[in-house]
Amino acid sequence: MRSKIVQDGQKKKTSFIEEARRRQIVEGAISTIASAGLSQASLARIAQDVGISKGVISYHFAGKDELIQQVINALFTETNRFIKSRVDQAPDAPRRLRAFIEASFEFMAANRANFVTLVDIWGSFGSPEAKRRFNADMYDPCRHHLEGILRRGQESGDFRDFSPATLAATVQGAIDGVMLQWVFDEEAIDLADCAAELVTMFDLATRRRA
Amino acid sequence: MRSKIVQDGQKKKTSFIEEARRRQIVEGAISTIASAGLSQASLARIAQDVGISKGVISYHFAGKDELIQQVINALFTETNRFIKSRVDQAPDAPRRLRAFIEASFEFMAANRANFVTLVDIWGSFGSPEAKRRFNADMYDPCRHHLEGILRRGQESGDFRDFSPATLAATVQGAIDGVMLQWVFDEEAIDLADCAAELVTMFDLATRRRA
DNA sequence: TTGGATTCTGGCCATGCGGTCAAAAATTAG
DNA sequence: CTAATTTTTGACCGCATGGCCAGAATCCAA
Repeated sequence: MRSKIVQDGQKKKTSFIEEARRRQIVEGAISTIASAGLSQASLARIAQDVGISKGVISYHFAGKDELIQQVINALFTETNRFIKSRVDQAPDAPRRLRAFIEASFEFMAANRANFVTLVDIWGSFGSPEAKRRFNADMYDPCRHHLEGILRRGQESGDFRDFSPATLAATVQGAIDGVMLQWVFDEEAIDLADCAAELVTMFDLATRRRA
Repeated sequence: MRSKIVQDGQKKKTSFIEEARRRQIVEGAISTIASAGLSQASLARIAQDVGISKGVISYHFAGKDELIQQVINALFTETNRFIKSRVDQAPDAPRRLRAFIEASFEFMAANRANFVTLVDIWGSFGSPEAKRRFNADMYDPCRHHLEGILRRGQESGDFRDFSPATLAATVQGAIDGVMLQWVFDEEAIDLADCAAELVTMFDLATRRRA
């Protein structure tokens, strides 16, 4: 797998094909989990869907745990990068908050399998310790991003006085909660309507009172 | 298990001890899932935690599927009954909405294991069909309850004009999303603060504009 | 071309699972 | 007390899983 002599070869520790395979397997895993559920997504099933032998997964990943971890990383980094790019284009705090919410829902609508998979994985952290780790590694950065937007909006005088941490958790929660219902049944929830409702609601809730 | 001659004995189809055992096993399952995760909650583990033999579960339940279904039923009926009792005490729509939100968080704080278990089970519905069934059986009634509150508030003139279905999904989503983060790490989220924030936010968002 | 390193295959294994069962224990009825 | 019935036990089964590995195939530099 890795070179034996050139063990610390600067930046090129992994070959091109290595990274391509890992990406392929991670994307295949997301697809399989989304359509069949995590409980049915055995290594054999994932390998079959991708069209490779089961051993390839074991060869490129330390185990199923690492594969799932990479899936989580892929889901979060993709989503966050998209949201961040939209937020950064907005000129002031109120519009950055609005961009955050709208980008979240736009990305959801375009990548439903990612969120079906995410919800499946949510329930797979056995120990309380594993749950805390997931929260610290994946969720906290999102909340911090939001918190920064809110805090700067207060400093600029656009937002009223509130606890940025609490409101960040509330915004994140509202987005995720609507997303959850949409994952269960996409026809039961109108994403665009909910997004618009959340945008106006949080605008009302954050703007400085006259 | 059941009487053989008195097969249609009016209302008493299940004995007293039968129901007691079922309740005991369901509660044990909730506790085991909350502390170890659904993936580790085998029938053997649950039986061990309860202090009975594995076969007893198979004797009182058709299989693990039925047990999990009963767990879900227990979680939702308990929660909904509490919320409904609080909502029914409120005199008008705005206060009923407030009671709904506050009761949700009050029940959460007092029954954390229930919600840890619920989140674990959320991800266990493999097929899209199973997800839809769960949504229709468990989630829709909650949304309908909320929708009724909102609609009556519009009819009475307390609330502005909005889509009751969309706003019901939004309220439910906001509650569940905050709950989710709290399940991952209870110290990262201040439930009381979030509840207060949601109450004032949805009050602002629903009240009729002057 | 050649030889070593990398990547892939398909079968194998130990483990733990849900479920079943005959027999033992406990409970209830007569 | 005794017999019938319900309930519990612990061992057992078939099965699917994640992980492993020897050898085949492929790639790549010399």
